[in-house]
Amino acid sequence: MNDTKPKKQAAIAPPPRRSRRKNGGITLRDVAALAGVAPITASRALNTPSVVSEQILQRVKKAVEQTGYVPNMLAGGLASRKSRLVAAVVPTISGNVFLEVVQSLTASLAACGYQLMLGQSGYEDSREDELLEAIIGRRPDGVILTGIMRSEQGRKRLLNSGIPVVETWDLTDHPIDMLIGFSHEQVGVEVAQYLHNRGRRRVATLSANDERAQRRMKAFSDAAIALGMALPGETAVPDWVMQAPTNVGMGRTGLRELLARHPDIDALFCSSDTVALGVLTEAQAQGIQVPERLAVVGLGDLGFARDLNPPLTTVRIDGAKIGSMAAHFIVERSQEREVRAGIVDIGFCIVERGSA
Amino acid sequence: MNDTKPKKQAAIAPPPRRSRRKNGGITLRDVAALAGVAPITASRALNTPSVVSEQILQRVKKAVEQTGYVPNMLAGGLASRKSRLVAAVVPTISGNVFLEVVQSLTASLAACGYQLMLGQSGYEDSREDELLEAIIGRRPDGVILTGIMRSEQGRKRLLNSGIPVVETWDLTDHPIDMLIGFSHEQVGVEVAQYLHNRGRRRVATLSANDERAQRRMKAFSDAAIALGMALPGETAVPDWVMQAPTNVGMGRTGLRELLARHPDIDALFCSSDTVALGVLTEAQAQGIQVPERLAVVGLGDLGFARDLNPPLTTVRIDGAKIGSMAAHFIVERSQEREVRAGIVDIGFCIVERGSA
DNA sequence: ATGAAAGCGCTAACAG
DNA sequence: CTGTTAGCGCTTTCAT
Repeated sequence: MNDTKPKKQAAIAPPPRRSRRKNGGITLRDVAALAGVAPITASRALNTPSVVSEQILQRVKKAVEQTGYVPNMLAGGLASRKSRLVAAVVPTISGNVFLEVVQSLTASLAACGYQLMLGQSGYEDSREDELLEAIIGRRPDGVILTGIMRSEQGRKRLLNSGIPVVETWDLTDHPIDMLIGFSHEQVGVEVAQYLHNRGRRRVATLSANDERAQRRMKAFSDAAIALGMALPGETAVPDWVMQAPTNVGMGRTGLRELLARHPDIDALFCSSDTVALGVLTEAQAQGIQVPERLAVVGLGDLGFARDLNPPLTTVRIDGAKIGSMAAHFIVERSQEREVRAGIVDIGFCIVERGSA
Repeated sequence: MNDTKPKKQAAIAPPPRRSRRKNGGITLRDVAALAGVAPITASRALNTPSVVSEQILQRVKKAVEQTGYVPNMLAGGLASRKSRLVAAVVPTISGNVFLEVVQSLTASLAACGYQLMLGQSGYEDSREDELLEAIIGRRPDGVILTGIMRSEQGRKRLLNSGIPVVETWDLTDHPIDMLIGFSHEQVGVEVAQYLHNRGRRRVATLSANDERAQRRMKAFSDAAIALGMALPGETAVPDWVMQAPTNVGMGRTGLRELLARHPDIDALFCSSDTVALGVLTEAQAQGIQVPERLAVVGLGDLGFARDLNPPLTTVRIDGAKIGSMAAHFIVERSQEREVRAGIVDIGFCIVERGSA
């Protein structure tokens, strides 16, 4: 009852009580006392109601309402080793490409009572490492990475931490834990084939300088060359590389630059729909007919893609599915249910629309 | 030294030790033991290095490296009542309008060693309340809300929790704590004036059905009427309302619908740049000259706005500033430094570009 | 400058 | 079904 003897310790004999802050917040103790039960019983009433008698359940509920008690999940997490927090790392959210994943993740997690911690790593690896420390320190029940973790140090840290990890948006034979992604090389190859099938013979790329985009473009270029979509002797298709994160303006500039050097190109594979929007805009401004004179393919199938004029042909990756699968995996795992980790190639599809 | 007597308790006399999980994670104790100091000293070496001797500092650092120790911030937070976590609630991140704020928030917070927890409330108030409970339970050092908290229950919860709160993106005379926003009414009025100054006389609105957008549009409409930009007897300008969150396609549809009913409109105020992009696209598809025949004004100054054709005239709100101010406020507050809370009208500006 | 003790608020483990 | 006890891993308070 009276466990807060604030100041003035008695004298010499009993080890003097040091009062500690006790900031007046309502705790489970208070609720339990009010309900006339032990704290653990109140805890059970809140967390595993099925294991408590109806009568006590009601008393506890009432006490919670009266006091406005909100459980301290830091304390709960410390004791139970379940933080119900999941961390996600994306290069940036401003690019829009990862938004769908983040959105779906937040929603799926919230539905299970988990919260999302969001970190932006930028496109350089340097920030990723310190971010990782901050993340692991929070003992999240899972970590979702965009891309595969390349730094050996990062892999080790993650592995040692024992936290379930989902790497996404790429493929590798040696994921840390679970992997949900797709092959960027395959994207490049299929887009090249797609354009070839539609009669394009002079293709080019407009791409961000990030590692995954570069791999797509390399594969695209190689496939294009193999398909004969290049001038004799060329070892790569014309390209224009931009600093990530890219934007619409860069797409416009890119098209101008590319056209200045290679006026004869008839198809363009862009590293994102945002860039493609820039290309479409510039083409329209210059009176270049799309797709007649120039075919344009984007990547991401962002919200606006279908509604442009012409509608944008693009590579669709099901970000919502990545998000929900990742969330599912982590939630199951953190509840010690069996989930087979492993590699999921979620694939992609080329959405054929008007621009190509 | 040997404080882990794993199994086999002696016999009867001493109260039998129940071993608890002890999951093998490296703790501060381990580091301290390795460095040959007390745990608290190791703690000081990590958190307030200036207060320990150079020699011990080195020993602890070395022990940390050797063990790969990562501090458990759940435990630290519980003990110190500082979680170094900040929660942000946005209606949705897919709309793009709040991205700049989230981005800037994440960055500013990360720079101070804080992490962001992201919650999406949707545009209905219902989810907001349960989200709030999950958030408060985590005892974040601050909460950043998009919009002002309208539910009385929510306000009380937040107030009782004692957590610093920043409401954003709107203005009110009675914020919970701090407020960084702008007047949606003023936006409406100034855009009306802007269009009036440029000779537009038959304006309309294309708007999401969320509360703030509606207020902007109402103010816009009232101001337009007052300025004589309506037919005699009209009490509101033509409008088309869409379900939030809006997208480009809705903008296209909206323009068609509006034009079908009011072929004579010469200016359109859209509730977001995304919608405006749809309008521009549809106008282009229909051969409607912008701005000659139809002026278009957006809101948000999203990344693409300046790069459209014509460049989009829009209302710019400095989301990055909102984010960094909010972060600053919360960080200072959580370090018990004096920060004057209060109301900051961050304003907005109409960015004049080609579309109006 | 360093340390011992006492919790932060909660739950796992073990009784009854 | 309910309670007792002992921590989770860290930091505060007080003492040296």
